Amino acid sequence: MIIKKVVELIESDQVLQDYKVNGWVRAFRSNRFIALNDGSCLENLQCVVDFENTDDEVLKKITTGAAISVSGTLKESEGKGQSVELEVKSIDILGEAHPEDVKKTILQPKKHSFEKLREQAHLRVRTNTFGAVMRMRSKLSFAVHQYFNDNGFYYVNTPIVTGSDAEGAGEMFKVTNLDLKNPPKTEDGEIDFSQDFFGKETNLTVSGQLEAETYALGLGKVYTFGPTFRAENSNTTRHLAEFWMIEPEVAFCDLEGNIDLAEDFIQYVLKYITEHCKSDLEFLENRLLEEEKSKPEKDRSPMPLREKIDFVLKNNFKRVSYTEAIDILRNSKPNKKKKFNYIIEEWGADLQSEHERYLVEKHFGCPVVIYDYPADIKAFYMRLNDDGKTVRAMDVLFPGIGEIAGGSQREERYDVLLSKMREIGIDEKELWWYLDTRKFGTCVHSGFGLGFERLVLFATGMSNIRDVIPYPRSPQNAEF
RNA sequence: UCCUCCUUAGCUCAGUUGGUUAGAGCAUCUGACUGUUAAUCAGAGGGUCCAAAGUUCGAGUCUUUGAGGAGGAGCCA
Repeated sequence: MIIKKVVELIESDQVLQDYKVNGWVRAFRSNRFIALNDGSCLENLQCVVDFENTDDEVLKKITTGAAISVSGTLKESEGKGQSVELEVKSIDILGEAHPEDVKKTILQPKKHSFEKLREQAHLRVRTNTFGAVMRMRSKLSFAVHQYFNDNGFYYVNTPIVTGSDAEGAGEMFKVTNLDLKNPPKTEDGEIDFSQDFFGKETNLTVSGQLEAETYALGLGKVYTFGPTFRAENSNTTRHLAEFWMIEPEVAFCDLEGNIDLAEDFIQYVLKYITEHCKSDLEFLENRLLEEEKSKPEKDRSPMPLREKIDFVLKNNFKRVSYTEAIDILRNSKPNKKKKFNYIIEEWGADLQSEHERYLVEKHFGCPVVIYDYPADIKAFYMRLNDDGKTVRAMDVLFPGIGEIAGGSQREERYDVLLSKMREIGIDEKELWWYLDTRKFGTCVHSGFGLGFERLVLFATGMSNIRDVIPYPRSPQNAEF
Protein backbone atom coordinates (compact mmCIF):
# COMPACT_ATOMS: atom_id res chain seq x y z
CA MET A 1 0.00 0.00 0.00
CA ILE A 2 1.36 3.40 -0.98
CA ILE A 3 1.38 5.89 1.89
CA LYS A 4 0.44 9.39 0.75
CA LYS A 5 0.05 12.85 2.20
CA VAL A 6 -3.33 14.52 1.94
CA VAL A 7 -1.88 17.23 -0.31
CA GLU A 8 -0.69 14.60 -2.78
CA LEU A 9 -4.11 12.98 -3.02
CA ILE A 10 -6.07 16.20 -3.30
CA GLU A 11 -3.94 17.34 -6.22
CA SER A 12 -3.89 13.85 -7.73
CA ASP A 13 -5.88 12.68 -10.71
CA GLN A 14 -4.77 9.09 -10.11
CA VAL A 15 -8.23 7.89 -9.14
CA LEU A 16 -9.19 4.25 -8.68
CA GLN A 17 -5.87 3.50 -7.00
CA ASP A 18 -5.45 2.35 -3.41
CA TYR A 19 -3.64 4.52 -0.86
CA LYS A 20 -3.02 4.77 2.85
CA VAL A 21 -3.18 8.11 4.66
CA ASN A 22 -2.34 9.02 8.26
CA GLY A 23 -3.82 12.06 9.90
CA TRP A 24 -6.08 13.64 12.48
CA VAL A 25 -9.86 13.71 12.39
CA ARG A 26 -11.21 17.24 12.04
CA ALA A 27 -14.87 16.20 11.88
CA PHE A 28 -16.94 13.04 11.48
CA ARG A 29 -20.29 13.75 9.87
CA SER A 30 -23.27 11.53 9.34
CA ASN A 31 -21.43 8.53 10.69
CA ARG A 32 -19.92 8.38 7.22
CA PHE A 33 -17.67 11.29 6.31
CA ILE A 34 -14.32 11.83 7.96
CA ALA A 35 -12.61 15.17 7.33
CA LEU A 36 -8.98 14.10 7.64
CA ASN A 37 -6.12 16.58 7.97
CA ASP A 38 -2.42 15.73 8.16
CA GLY A 39 -0.96 19.23 8.09
CA SER A 40 0.40 18.87 4.57
CA CYS A 41 -2.11 21.43 3.35
CA LEU A 42 -5.11 23.43 4.41
CA GLU A 43 -7.63 21.11 2.81
CA ASN A 44 -9.03 18.01 4.46
CA LEU A 45 -9.34 14.69 2.68
CA GLN A 46 -12.91 13.42 2.73
CA CYS A 47 -12.84 9.77 3.72
CA VAL A 48 -16.11 7.91 3.13
CA VAL A 49 -16.75 5.14 5.63
CA ASP A 50 -19.01 2.19 4.87
CA PHE A 51 -20.57 2.43 8.32
CA GLU A 52 -22.90 -0.53 7.84
CA ASN A 53 -19.93 -2.85 7.50
CA THR A 54 -17.67 -1.22 10.07
CA ASP A 55 -17.33 -2.31 13.68
CA ASP A 56 -19.32 -0.05 16.03
CA GLU A 57 -16.36 0.10 18.41
CA VAL A 58 -14.22 1.59 15.65
CA LEU A 59 -16.91 4.05 14.54
CA LYS A 60 -17.22 5.33 18.11
CA LYS A 61 -13.52 6.11 18.21
CA ILE A 62 -13.57 8.21 15.05
CA THR A 63 -13.83 11.46 16.96
CA THR A 64 -12.57 14.98 16.42
CA GLY A 65 -8.88 15.08 17.31
CA ALA A 66 -8.17 11.36 17.01
CA ALA A 67 -5.16 10.14 15.02
CA ILE A 68 -6.14 7.51 12.49
CA SER A 69 -4.76 5.60 9.56
CA VAL A 70 -7.13 4.95 6.67
CA SER A 71 -6.68 2.82 3.60
CA GLY A 72 -8.92 2.78 0.58
CA THR A 73 -9.55 3.73 -3.01
CA LEU A 74 -9.26 7.28 -4.29
CA LYS A 75 -12.36 8.24 -6.24
CA GLU A 76 -13.98 11.25 -7.80
CA SER A 77 -16.23 12.69 -5.13
CA GLU A 78 -19.96 12.12 -5.37
CA GLY A 79 -20.67 15.13 -3.20
CA LYS A 80 -19.89 18.77 -3.77
CA GLY A 81 -17.11 20.59 -1.98
CA GLN A 82 -14.18 18.41 -3.00
CA SER A 83 -13.05 16.80 -6.23
CA VAL A 84 -11.73 13.51 -4.82
CA GLU A 85 -12.48 11.39 -1.79
CA LEU A 86 -11.13 8.20 -0.30
CA GLU A 87 -13.51 5.25 -0.20
CA VAL A 88 -12.37 3.62 3.02
CA LYS A 89 -11.61 -0.09 3.16
CA SER A 90 -9.95 -0.22 6.57
CA ILE A 91 -9.39 2.12 9.49
CA ASP A 92 -6.83 1.93 12.30
CA ILE A 93 -7.36 4.10 15.33
CA LEU A 94 -3.82 5.21 16.20
CA GLY A 95 -4.53 7.63 19.02
CA GLU A 96 -7.93 8.20 20.56
CA ALA A 97 -9.36 11.57 21.56
CA HIS A 98 -12.23 11.39 24.02
CA PRO A 99 -15.01 13.90 23.25
CA GLU A 100 -15.50 14.74 26.93
CA ASP A 101 -11.88 15.88 27.04
CA VAL A 102 -11.80 17.39 23.57
CA LYS A 103 -14.73 19.64 24.36
CA LYS A 104 -12.53 21.45 26.87
CA THR A 105 -9.95 22.23 24.21
CA ILE A 106 -9.77 24.37 21.13
CA LEU A 107 -9.95 21.20 19.05
CA GLN A 108 -13.73 21.28 19.20
CA PRO A 109 -14.83 22.38 15.76
CA LYS A 110 -15.97 25.96 16.19
CA LYS A 111 -14.61 29.48 16.20
CA HIS A 112 -12.20 30.30 18.99
CA SER A 113 -10.68 33.62 19.95
CA PHE A 114 -6.96 34.03 19.31
CA GLU A 115 -6.53 34.62 23.05
CA LYS A 116 -7.99 31.19 23.78
CA LEU A 117 -5.81 29.64 21.10
CA ARG A 118 -2.72 31.21 22.71
CA GLU A 119 -3.60 29.53 26.00
CA GLN A 120 -3.51 26.21 24.15
CA ALA A 121 -0.58 26.93 21.88
CA HIS A 122 0.34 23.24 21.82
CA LEU A 123 -2.95 22.46 20.05
CA ARG A 124 -3.52 25.56 17.97
CA VAL A 125 -1.45 24.35 15.04
CA ARG A 126 -4.29 21.89 14.39
CA THR A 127 -6.61 24.72 13.42
CA ASN A 128 -6.96 25.97 9.86
CA THR A 129 -5.62 29.42 10.62
CA PHE A 130 -2.52 28.30 12.49
CA GLY A 131 -1.82 25.50 10.04
CA ALA A 132 -1.87 28.11 7.27
CA VAL A 133 0.25 30.61 9.21
CA MET A 134 2.88 28.05 10.20
CA ARG A 135 3.14 26.56 6.72
CA MET A 136 3.65 30.08 5.38
CA ARG A 137 6.20 30.87 8.08
CA SER A 138 8.17 27.82 6.96
CA LYS A 139 7.93 28.74 3.28
CA LEU A 140 9.00 32.31 3.99
CA SER A 141 11.94 31.04 5.96
CA PHE A 142 12.98 28.85 3.06
CA ALA A 143 12.58 31.78 0.65
CA VAL A 144 14.93 33.84 2.83
CA HIS A 145 17.69 31.26 2.48
CA GLN A 146 16.93 30.77 -1.19
CA TYR A 147 17.21 34.49 -1.93
CA PHE A 148 20.52 34.95 -0.19
CA ASN A 149 21.99 31.76 -1.55
CA ASP A 150 21.01 32.69 -5.11
CA ASN A 151 22.55 36.13 -4.67
CA GLY A 152 25.97 35.05 -3.45
CA PHE A 153 25.47 35.50 0.29
CA TYR A 154 26.94 33.19 2.92
CA TYR A 155 24.89 32.16 5.94
CA VAL A 156 26.71 33.05 9.16
CA ASN A 157 25.71 31.80 12.60
CA THR A 158 26.62 34.56 14.99
CA PRO A 159 26.79 33.76 18.71
CA ILE A 160 23.66 33.70 20.82
CA VAL A 161 25.61 34.22 24.02
CA THR A 162 27.50 37.47 23.76
CA GLY A 163 30.14 38.98 25.96
CA SER A 164 29.48 42.58 25.18
CA ASP A 165 26.55 44.69 26.23
CA ALA A 166 27.72 47.60 24.17
CA GLU A 167 25.43 47.03 21.25
CA GLY A 168 22.84 49.36 22.65
CA ALA A 169 19.89 47.76 20.89
CA GLY A 170 17.95 47.17 24.07
CA GLU A 171 17.73 45.55 27.48
CA MET A 172 19.46 42.19 27.64
CA PHE A 173 18.86 38.86 29.35
CA LYS A 174 21.75 37.76 31.55
CA VAL A 175 23.34 34.38 31.02
CA THR A 176 24.96 32.86 34.06
CA ASN A 177 25.44 29.64 35.94
CA LEU A 178 26.39 31.36 39.19
CA ASP A 179 24.36 30.44 42.26
CA LEU A 180 21.80 33.24 42.25
CA LYS A 181 21.10 32.81 45.96
CA ASN A 182 24.72 33.21 46.86
CA PRO A 183 26.78 34.71 44.05
CA PRO A 184 30.50 35.33 44.56
CA LYS A 185 31.29 38.96 45.33
CA THR A 186 34.29 41.14 44.62
CA GLU A 187 35.94 43.18 47.35
CA ASP A 188 33.73 46.19 46.61
CA GLY A 189 30.54 44.12 46.88
CA GLU A 190 29.78 43.68 43.18
CA ILE A 191 28.99 40.26 41.72
CA ASP A 192 32.26 38.65 40.65
CA PHE A 193 31.63 37.56 37.09
CA SER A 194 35.23 36.40 36.73
CA GLN A 195 34.02 33.27 38.55
CA ASP A 196 31.11 32.82 36.15
CA PHE A 197 31.08 30.19 33.40
CA PHE A 198 32.61 32.42 30.75
CA GLY A 199 34.77 34.37 33.15
CA LYS A 200 32.90 37.55 32.35
CA GLU A 201 29.41 38.97 32.28
CA THR A 202 27.43 37.51 29.40
CA ASN A 203 24.02 38.09 27.82
CA LEU A 204 21.73 36.74 25.15
CA THR A 205 22.28 38.49 21.86
CA VAL A 206 20.18 41.48 20.85
CA SER A 207 21.70 41.52 17.38
CA GLY A 208 24.30 39.61 15.40
CA GLN A 209 25.22 42.71 13.46
CA LEU A 210 28.64 43.52 14.87
CA GLU A 211 29.84 39.94 14.41
CA ALA A 212 28.20 39.78 10.97
CA GLU A 213 30.11 42.91 9.96
CA THR A 214 33.42 41.20 10.67
CA TYR A 215 32.38 38.28 8.49
CA ALA A 216 31.20 40.55 5.66
CA LEU A 217 34.71 42.03 5.70
CA GLY A 218 36.07 38.66 4.65
CA LEU A 219 33.30 36.73 2.94
CA GLY A 220 31.90 39.78 1.16
CA LYS A 221 28.19 39.18 1.46
CA VAL A 222 26.76 37.45 4.52
CA TYR A 223 23.50 37.15 6.38
CA THR A 224 22.38 35.88 9.74
CA PHE A 225 18.99 34.39 10.50
CA GLY A 226 18.59 33.40 14.10
CA PRO A 227 16.93 33.97 17.44
CA THR A 228 17.32 37.37 19.04
CA PHE A 229 16.40 38.43 22.55
CA ARG A 230 15.19 41.69 24.04
CA ALA A 231 14.34 42.03 27.72
CA GLU A 232 12.24 45.13 27.11
CA ASN A 233 8.94 45.27 28.97
CA SER A 234 7.07 45.67 25.70
CA ASN A 235 3.42 44.69 25.65
CA THR A 236 2.36 45.27 22.08
CA THR A 237 1.16 43.33 19.04
CA ARG A 238 4.52 43.95 17.35
CA HIS A 239 7.08 42.92 19.99
CA LEU A 240 8.42 39.64 21.32
CA ALA A 241 11.10 38.95 23.90
CA GLU A 242 12.43 36.17 21.66
CA PHE A 243 12.17 36.67 17.92
CA TRP A 244 13.98 35.74 14.74
CA MET A 245 15.97 38.36 12.93
CA ILE A 246 17.47 38.39 9.47
CA GLU A 247 20.58 40.52 9.15
CA PRO A 248 22.37 40.82 5.80
CA GLU A 249 25.70 42.63 5.78
CA VAL A 250 27.49 43.55 2.56
CA ALA A 251 31.03 44.79 1.95
CA PHE A 252 31.64 47.49 -0.66
CA CYS A 253 28.01 48.51 -0.49
CA ASP A 254 26.67 51.96 0.34
CA LEU A 255 23.28 53.01 1.69
CA GLU A 256 21.62 53.12 -1.74
CA GLY A 257 22.77 49.55 -2.37
CA ASN A 258 21.48 48.61 1.05
CA ILE A 259 18.01 50.02 0.36
CA ASP A 260 18.01 48.30 -3.05
CA LEU A 261 18.82 45.04 -1.30
CA ALA A 262 16.08 45.43 1.29
CA GLU A 263 13.50 46.17 -1.37
CA ASP A 264 14.58 43.37 -3.68
CA PHE A 265 14.77 40.90 -0.80
CA ILE A 266 11.35 41.69 0.64
CA GLN A 267 9.74 41.58 -2.78
CA TYR A 268 11.38 38.25 -3.56
CA VAL A 269 10.20 36.44 -0.43
CA LEU A 270 6.68 37.85 -0.73
CA LYS A 271 6.54 36.79 -4.36
CA TYR A 272 7.69 33.35 -3.33
CA ILE A 273 4.77 32.83 -0.97
CA THR A 274 2.21 34.13 -3.45
CA GLU A 275 3.42 31.36 -5.73
CA HIS A 276 3.84 28.59 -3.15
CA CYS A 277 1.11 29.20 -0.56
CA LYS A 278 -1.91 29.83 -2.75
CA SER A 279 -4.64 28.09 -0.80
CA ASP A 280 -3.30 29.14 2.60
CA LEU A 281 -3.26 32.75 1.40
CA GLU A 282 -6.75 32.47 0.00
CA PHE A 283 -7.98 31.05 3.29
CA LEU A 284 -6.30 33.77 5.36
CA GLU A 285 -7.65 36.46 3.04
CA ASN A 286 -11.21 35.17 3.44
CA ARG A 287 -10.75 34.84 7.18
CA LEU A 288 -9.75 38.50 7.31
CA LEU A 289 -12.64 39.63 5.13
CA GLU A 290 -15.00 37.73 7.39
CA GLU A 291 -13.42 39.27 10.49
CA GLU A 292 -13.60 42.77 9.06
CA LYS A 293 -17.32 42.55 8.41
CA SER A 294 -17.85 43.11 12.11
CA LYS A 295 -15.61 46.18 12.16
CA PRO A 296 -16.66 49.74 11.45
CA GLU A 297 -15.91 50.82 7.89
CA LYS A 298 -13.05 53.14 8.82
CA ASP A 299 -11.08 50.36 10.55
CA ARG A 300 -11.26 48.03 7.58
CA SER A 301 -8.26 47.35 5.43
CA PRO A 302 -8.55 49.07 2.04
CA MET A 303 -7.30 45.98 0.21
CA PRO A 304 -7.76 42.23 0.61
CA LEU A 305 -4.62 40.37 1.71
CA ARG A 306 -3.40 39.13 -1.64
CA GLU A 307 -3.98 42.49 -3.28
CA LYS A 308 -2.00 44.13 -0.48
CA ILE A 309 0.93 41.77 -1.07
CA ASP A 310 0.69 42.27 -4.84
CA PHE A 311 0.77 46.00 -4.34
CA VAL A 312 4.06 45.73 -2.46
CA LEU A 313 5.46 43.47 -5.17
CA LYS A 314 4.58 45.78 -8.01
CA ASN A 315 5.38 49.19 -6.56
CA ASN A 316 8.76 50.55 -5.67
CA PHE A 317 9.19 51.58 -2.07
CA LYS A 318 8.98 55.34 -1.72
CA ARG A 319 12.37 56.71 -0.63
CA VAL A 320 12.38 59.90 1.33
CA SER A 321 15.01 61.54 3.50
CA TYR A 322 14.30 62.27 7.14
CA THR A 323 14.41 65.99 6.35
CA GLU A 324 11.79 65.62 3.61
CA ALA A 325 9.68 63.45 5.90
CA ILE A 326 9.75 66.11 8.60
CA ASP A 327 8.64 68.75 6.06
CA ILE A 328 5.75 66.57 4.93
CA LEU A 329 4.71 65.91 8.51
CA ARG A 330 5.05 69.54 9.58
CA ASN A 331 2.72 70.62 6.78
CA SER A 332 0.29 67.73 7.25
CA LYS A 333 -3.30 68.25 8.34
CA PRO A 334 -3.07 66.23 11.56
CA ASN A 335 -0.02 68.22 12.56
CA LYS A 336 -1.60 71.61 11.84
CA LYS A 337 -4.86 70.61 13.49
CA LYS A 338 -2.89 69.18 16.41
CA LYS A 339 -4.36 65.73 15.93
CA PHE A 340 -0.98 64.09 16.54
CA ASN A 341 -0.16 63.28 20.15
CA TYR A 342 3.35 64.45 19.39
CA ILE A 343 3.32 67.57 17.25
CA ILE A 344 6.24 67.88 14.86
CA GLU A 345 7.84 71.26 15.35
CA GLU A 346 11.54 71.05 14.70
CA TRP A 347 14.04 69.09 12.69
CA GLY A 348 15.63 66.51 14.96
CA ALA A 349 12.46 65.13 16.51
CA ASP A 350 12.17 61.36 16.66
CA LEU A 351 9.36 60.02 14.50
CA GLN A 352 6.61 58.40 16.56
CA SER A 353 4.60 55.52 15.23
CA GLU A 354 1.65 57.82 14.53
CA HIS A 355 3.91 59.80 12.17
CA GLU A 356 5.23 56.70 10.46
CA ARG A 357 1.69 55.45 10.03
CA TYR A 358 0.62 58.77 8.53
CA LEU A 359 3.43 58.70 5.97
CA VAL A 360 2.89 55.07 4.98
CA GLU A 361 -0.87 54.76 5.18
CA LYS A 362 -2.13 58.26 4.40
CA HIS A 363 0.48 60.30 2.55
CA PHE A 364 2.26 57.79 0.31
CA GLY A 365 0.02 54.73 0.53
CA CYS A 366 2.92 52.36 -0.04
CA PRO A 367 5.98 51.03 1.80
CA VAL A 368 8.30 53.90 2.65
CA VAL A 369 12.03 54.01 3.25
CA ILE A 370 13.22 56.93 5.35
CA TYR A 371 16.96 57.63 5.27
CA ASP A 372 19.57 60.09 6.54
CA TYR A 373 18.34 60.46 10.10
CA PRO A 374 19.76 62.89 12.65
CA ALA A 375 22.83 61.34 14.21
CA ASP A 376 21.54 62.06 17.70
CA ILE A 377 18.63 59.62 17.48
CA LYS A 378 20.53 56.74 15.86
CA ALA A 379 23.18 54.19 16.86
CA PHE A 380 26.91 54.86 17.16
CA TYR A 381 27.99 52.60 14.30
CA MET A 382 26.10 54.46 11.57
CA ARG A 383 28.10 56.34 8.91
CA LEU A 384 28.23 60.08 9.56
CA ASN A 385 27.31 62.22 6.56
CA ASP A 386 29.46 65.13 5.42
CA ASP A 387 26.91 67.55 6.89
CA GLY A 388 28.10 66.34 10.28
CA LYS A 389 24.59 66.04 11.66
CA THR A 390 22.91 63.16 9.84
CA VAL A 391 23.85 59.50 9.50
CA ARG A 392 23.36 57.05 6.66
CA ALA A 393 20.54 55.19 8.39
CA MET A 394 17.38 53.81 6.87
CA ASP A 395 14.09 52.39 8.14
CA VAL A 396 11.69 50.40 6.00
CA LEU A 397 8.12 51.15 7.05
CA PHE A 398 5.18 48.93 6.17
CA PRO A 399 1.46 49.57 6.41
CA GLY A 400 -0.05 48.10 9.56
CA ILE A 401 3.31 46.95 10.88
CA GLY A 402 5.46 50.02 11.15
CA GLU A 403 9.18 49.43 11.07
CA ILE A 404 9.82 46.08 9.41
CA ALA A 405 13.53 46.63 8.87
CA GLY A 406 16.16 49.08 9.98
CA GLY A 407 19.75 49.42 8.85
CA SER A 408 22.57 51.67 7.81
CA GLN A 409 25.80 52.17 6.02
CA ARG A 410 28.36 51.48 8.75
CA GLU A 411 30.95 53.96 9.93
CA GLU A 412 34.08 52.57 8.30
CA ARG A 413 36.50 55.34 9.39
CA TYR A 414 38.47 54.31 12.46
CA ASP A 415 38.88 57.78 13.93
CA VAL A 416 35.28 58.81 13.46
CA LEU A 417 34.01 55.55 14.94
CA LEU A 418 36.35 55.73 17.91
CA SER A 419 35.46 59.31 18.77
CA LYS A 420 31.74 58.50 18.46
CA MET A 421 32.18 55.59 20.86
CA ARG A 422 34.04 57.73 23.34
CA GLU A 423 31.44 60.47 23.02
CA ILE A 424 28.57 58.21 24.09
CA GLY A 425 30.61 56.20 26.57
CA ILE A 426 31.03 52.81 24.94
CA ASP A 427 34.01 50.95 26.29
CA GLU A 428 36.47 50.65 23.41
CA LYS A 429 38.22 47.78 25.16
CA GLU A 430 35.01 45.73 24.94
CA LEU A 431 34.75 46.28 21.20
CA TRP A 432 38.47 46.11 20.35
CA TRP A 433 37.76 43.46 17.72
CA TYR A 434 35.10 45.62 16.08
CA LEU A 435 37.47 48.57 15.92
CA ASP A 436 40.18 46.28 14.55
CA THR A 437 38.18 45.75 11.36
CA ARG A 438 38.51 49.49 10.70
CA LYS A 439 42.28 49.20 10.96
CA PHE A 440 42.85 46.32 8.58
CA GLY A 441 41.42 46.97 5.14
CA THR A 442 38.33 48.86 6.17
CA CYS A 443 35.78 49.56 3.46
CA VAL A 444 32.34 50.95 2.84
CA HIS A 445 29.79 48.39 3.99
CA SER A 446 26.12 48.26 4.89
CA GLY A 447 23.43 46.05 6.29
CA PHE A 448 20.06 45.94 7.95
CA GLY A 449 18.03 43.92 10.41
CA LEU A 450 14.62 42.61 9.49
CA GLY A 451 12.23 41.17 12.03
CA PHE A 452 11.14 37.84 10.61
CA GLU A 453 7.89 37.71 12.58
CA ARG A 454 6.92 41.16 11.29
CA LEU A 455 7.41 39.84 7.79
CA VAL A 456 5.20 36.83 8.60
CA LEU A 457 2.68 39.22 10.12
CA PHE A 458 2.44 41.16 6.88
CA ALA A 459 2.38 38.09 4.65
CA THR A 460 -0.37 36.34 6.60
CA GLY A 461 -2.43 39.40 7.50
CA MET A 462 -2.41 38.37 11.15
CA SER A 463 -2.59 41.25 13.60
CA ASN A 464 -0.73 40.01 16.69
CA ILE A 465 2.92 38.96 16.49
CA ARG A 466 2.24 36.31 19.16
CA ASP A 467 0.16 34.48 16.59
CA VAL A 468 2.89 34.04 13.97
CA ILE A 469 5.47 32.20 16.12
CA PRO A 470 4.84 28.73 17.59
CA TYR A 471 5.49 29.58 21.23
CA PRO A 472 5.63 33.33 21.84
CA ARG A 473 7.87 34.68 24.57
CA SER A 474 6.66 37.96 26.02
CA PRO A 475 6.73 39.66 29.43
CA GLN A 476 5.12 37.34 32.01
CA ASN A 477 4.73 34.56 29.48
CA ALA A 478 7.08 31.64 28.85
CA GLU A 479 4.53 28.80 28.95
CA PHE A 480 5.19 25.71 26.82
C1' U B 1 6.43 51.12 32.50
C1' C B 2 1.88 54.34 31.48
C1' C B 3 -3.42 54.76 29.75
C1' U B 4 -8.13 52.26 28.55
C1' C B 5 -11.10 48.02 28.56
C1' C B 6 -12.32 42.89 29.81
C1' U B 7 -12.98 38.34 33.28
C1' U B 8 -20.59 34.82 34.02
C1' A B 9 -21.43 26.87 31.61
C1' G B 10 -16.12 23.31 27.85
C1' C B 11 -16.36 27.82 24.09
C1' U B 12 -18.67 32.67 22.44
C1' C B 13 -21.63 35.86 24.90
C1' A B 14 -26.73 38.06 27.18
C1' G B 15 -28.00 39.36 32.14
C1' U B 16 -32.79 45.76 33.03
C1' U B 17 -32.40 51.20 38.87
C1' G B 18 -29.27 46.23 43.45
C1' G B 19 -34.55 42.01 44.20
C1' U B 20 -37.54 34.80 43.62
C1' U B 21 -34.62 29.05 41.21
C1' A B 22 -28.48 33.25 36.62
C1' G B 23 -30.04 32.53 30.50
C1' A B 24 -28.97 31.66 24.88
C1' G B 25 -26.19 29.53 20.78
C1' C B 26 -22.47 26.06 19.89
C1' A B 27 -20.03 21.82 22.22
C1' U B 28 -20.95 17.21 25.40
C1' C B 29 -24.29 12.93 26.69
C1' U B 30 -28.84 9.83 25.14
C1' G B 31 -31.90 8.71 21.04
C1' A B 32 -33.46 9.39 15.78
C1' C B 33 -31.77 10.09 10.78
C1' U B 34 -27.94 9.06 7.02
C1' G B 35 -24.20 11.83 0.46
C1' U B 36 -22.64 15.05 4.75
C1' U B 37 -19.44 20.02 4.24
C1' A B 38 -18.95 23.81 11.56
C1' A B 39 -24.69 17.85 8.95
C1' U B 40 -29.82 17.92 10.89
C1' C B 41 -33.95 16.87 14.59
C1' A B 42 -35.76 15.69 19.83
C1' G B 43 -34.48 15.35 24.91
C1' A B 44 -30.94 15.63 29.10
C1' G B 45 -26.79 17.06 32.05
C1' G B 46 -23.60 21.14 32.87
C1' G B 47 -22.26 27.47 37.12
C1' U B 48 -17.16 28.80 43.57
C1' C B 49 -20.65 34.72 38.12
C1' C B 50 -11.65 35.60 38.39
C1' A B 51 -10.10 36.14 44.03
C1' A B 52 -10.45 38.65 48.76
C1' A B 53 -12.59 42.36 51.63
C1' G B 54 -16.49 46.04 52.05
C1' U B 55 -21.52 48.73 51.48
C1' U B 56 -26.61 46.65 51.88
C1' C B 57 -32.36 43.45 54.57
C1' G B 58 -30.40 41.55 49.81
C1' A B 59 -24.51 41.84 45.20
C1' G B 60 -23.30 38.53 38.81
C1' U B 61 -24.66 43.94 39.18
C1' C B 62 -22.01 49.10 43.58
C1' U B 63 -16.83 50.29 46.22
C1' U B 64 -11.59 48.98 47.31
C1' U B 65 -7.45 45.84 46.64
C1' G B 66 -5.21 41.81 44.08
C1' A B 67 -4.59 38.22 39.89
C1' G B 68 -4.96 37.09 34.73
C1' G B 69 -5.93 38.75 29.72
C1' A B 70 -6.58 42.28 25.55
C1' G B 71 -5.90 46.95 22.93
C1' G B 72 -3.19 51.57 22.57
C1' A B 73 1.52 54.34 23.88
C1' G B 74 6.80 54.22 24.75
C1' C B 75 11.20 51.16 23.38
C1' C B 76 12.39 48.63 18.87
C1' A B 77 12.81 44.46 14.58
